[in-house]
Amino acid sequence: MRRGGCHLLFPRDQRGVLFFALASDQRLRIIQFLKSGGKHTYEIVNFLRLHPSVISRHLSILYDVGIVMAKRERDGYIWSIGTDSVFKLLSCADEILQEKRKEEDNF
Amino acid sequence: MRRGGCHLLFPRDQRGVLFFALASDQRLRIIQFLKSGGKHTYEIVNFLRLHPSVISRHLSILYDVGIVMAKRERDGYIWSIGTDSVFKLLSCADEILQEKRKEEDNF
DNA sequence: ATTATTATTGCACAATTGTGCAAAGGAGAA
DNA sequence: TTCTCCTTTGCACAATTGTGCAATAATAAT
Repeated sequence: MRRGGCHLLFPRDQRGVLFFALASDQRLRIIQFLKSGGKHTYEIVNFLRLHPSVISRHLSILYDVGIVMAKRERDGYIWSIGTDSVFKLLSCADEILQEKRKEEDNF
Repeated sequence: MRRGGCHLLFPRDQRGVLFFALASDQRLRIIQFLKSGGKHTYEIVNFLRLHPSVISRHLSILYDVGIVMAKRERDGYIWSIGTDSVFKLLSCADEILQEKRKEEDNF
């Protein structure tokens, strides 16, 4: 499972890499999809309808920062959310957006 | 304070925009800089040593998603962190990265 | 070892983003 | 209003990123 490839050519702060991983609609959709439990690679491919190589790179980016984890199965990998902190982070994100909207309503 | 310009040409999920705003070393440095309290625009310019127009765009991106807020002063704006949820979000990010490292040490 | 299946990488191209200069656009003071 | 200051936008260019195809690598089973 030789993960950790050289996707990011641009050197970045570690936090920057994490947020970069989250700054993609496709990758956010993968995360959303995994919320309901572990999924096979081919399920993700079918869900996003992108080339397997593209899915591979997206998952690799998410894996490298710990957002998702992988478990070997007979015929491929099962992907799931790496840690509950991911859910906490998403909640914080929603909080920020919500407060922003609330503030805008005051004007 | 006509904020809310069209920086992002690429349509994105609202969360995606938030994470995109954070997926930049320069913008993360601004956030770090603002942790110690509100700062004048020119202070940020001096800190990052980028063209004022570039700073303006970075701040605008952070402002649009509620990460920073602005207050008018005699000679410009004072910028500060929009909500404490930003700090919580950064903590969650660090947690994820930390757990990832811990897991890697086990192999 | 060979085979079948799945995952990853090299490459190329399109699209998006970051940056700086110059010009235009506000906000407040005189 | 006019002036001066700071901020923002238009434009152009360099750099980074997303995507898909084809080829290679890896894994498990035969």
